[in-house]
Amino acid sequence: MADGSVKHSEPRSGTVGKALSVLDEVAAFGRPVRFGELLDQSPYPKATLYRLLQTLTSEGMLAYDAERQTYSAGIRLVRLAHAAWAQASLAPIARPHLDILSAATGETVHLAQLDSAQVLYVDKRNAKDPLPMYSSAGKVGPAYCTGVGKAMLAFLPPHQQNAAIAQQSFHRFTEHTLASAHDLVMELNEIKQRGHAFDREEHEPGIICIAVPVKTAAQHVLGAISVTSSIRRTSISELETHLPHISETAAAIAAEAVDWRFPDDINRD
Amino acid sequence: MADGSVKHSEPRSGTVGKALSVLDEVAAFGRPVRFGELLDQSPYPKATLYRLLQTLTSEGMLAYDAERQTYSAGIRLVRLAHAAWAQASLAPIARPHLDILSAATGETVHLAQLDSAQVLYVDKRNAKDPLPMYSSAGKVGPAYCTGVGKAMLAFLPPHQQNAAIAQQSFHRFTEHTLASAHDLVMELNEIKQRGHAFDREEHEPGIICIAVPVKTAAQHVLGAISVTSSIRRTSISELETHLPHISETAAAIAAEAVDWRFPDDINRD
DNA sequence: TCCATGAGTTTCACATATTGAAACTTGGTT
DNA sequence: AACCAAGTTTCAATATGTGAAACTCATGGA
Repeated sequence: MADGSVKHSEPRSGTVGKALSVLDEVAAFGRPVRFGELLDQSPYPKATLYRLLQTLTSEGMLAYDAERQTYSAGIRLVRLAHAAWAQASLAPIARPHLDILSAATGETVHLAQLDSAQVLYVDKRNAKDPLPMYSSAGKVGPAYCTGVGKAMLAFLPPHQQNAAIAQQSFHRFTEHTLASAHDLVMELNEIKQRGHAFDREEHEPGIICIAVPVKTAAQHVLGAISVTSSIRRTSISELETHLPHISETAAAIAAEAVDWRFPDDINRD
Repeated sequence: MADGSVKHSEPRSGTVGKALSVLDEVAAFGRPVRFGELLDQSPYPKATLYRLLQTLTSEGMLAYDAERQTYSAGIRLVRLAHAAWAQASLAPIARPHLDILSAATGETVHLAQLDSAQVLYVDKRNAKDPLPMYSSAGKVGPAYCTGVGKAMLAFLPPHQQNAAIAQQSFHRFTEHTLASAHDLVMELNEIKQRGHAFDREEHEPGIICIAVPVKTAAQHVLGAISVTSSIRRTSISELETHLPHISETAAAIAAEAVDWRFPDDINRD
């Protein structure tokens, strides 16, 4: 994972913030992890980290295996996971639409949402003939150099957009990466005009995509969807032929999301 | 939802515990919820609840809709959800096995894990001809009067078993509910001998099931699976004919879980 | 118009939970 | 037996959190 996105968690103020950052670290390991490993990553002193882990464990957010002395995600987090999934993720709503889009295009399809100023992939459909690539459901990626990321940033209200841009880290992944706030802003303006975004090998060499925001009638950005492929198989202009279908899909997802989650948002301005 | 399981969250000591309990409450609503609604449920004074919500919101665990003044699960929780799901849930491992069992029996199949002293349904397959019933993936239910619950409790090491029994609330859902710790202990002993548990309309009238624990060679209880039906369609003894298949399924899930998550647990004692 | 109401937010003196350096325990190694 | 690393506990200092009450602001009667 060539990472140009997030620094390793800095200390936070409140106790709650610290505890949550520890939770993140444990979750990020993706496997049972020892105290020492966490300590290395952690900005907190030994005793503090220790107590935070104890608290989280006794709260059921982490599970501690006494024999191995390892911490991992706890069952309470699984319970929250269901609720979060049903409430805050577009994935359950989008699923059937993505299936259709995926079948129609035969390419990889992504559904993403903004998490802080990063992109969280909440669902993915593989191409008929899958390509090796970084993204997968549950992973986060950079916003400034992915199709879905730029599609969402472009349609954010100015204040939020600025805040999000300020948090980007502008690592140059490829020679095409837009590696400065200035370049990004230019690009976002174009995207806003055009209505859709491209990724021209900005994150991974050879990988290109076309992306469209999922937004409500009131212009709230809920997420973005993209159709992704490889330059070895297709081109930007060819991907663009899918645009009507992608836009329809985004509109359908937005409409359903509004119906379910904001029943009277329909004509809000 | 006839609830005989959990009292509405009592105040906790640490700040972290309080914050997490608030998170639970918001998640439990399953929809955007107003401050006032939470305040009614909450054991915390207005100002405290308010600050906890602010903290959680600024941490991204909750999302606040300023126009509606509502809180809901945040995107950061979705990210954790993925990690938790992959790490702590048996569902991804069990999925193909449950598919097979479900197809073979034609009945409703549940996969559950223990969350505190309650049962968390982490996956479910509906019968060919689905029955209306309480459970569904992501929901919690009582342990003392469900097949999966009793199957897990029965095979817990004594200390944990006692702790879990002490936390049961013994609401009498039906005339068959085992509504005391004493009755439950007797039943658990039988189950431990027999190797599998039944639910004889103890939770919902007309609903019966047979359940088997998912446990490692080292006797760690990871979860339980059950095959559920209705007295109008079948009987306990008929359900019991599925036992070999259910046990095989449980064993297969346990074996895979051990391989993936505790690579050297295999012969631990 | 004006006051009453209630939801949501802020304040501030007080109480407490959190902090982290350092001491201690534990279990494995030489 | 002595050592070492990893994990756990202690304790006084203090940053954090607490919650009653005061405040703000929108709403809707009178």
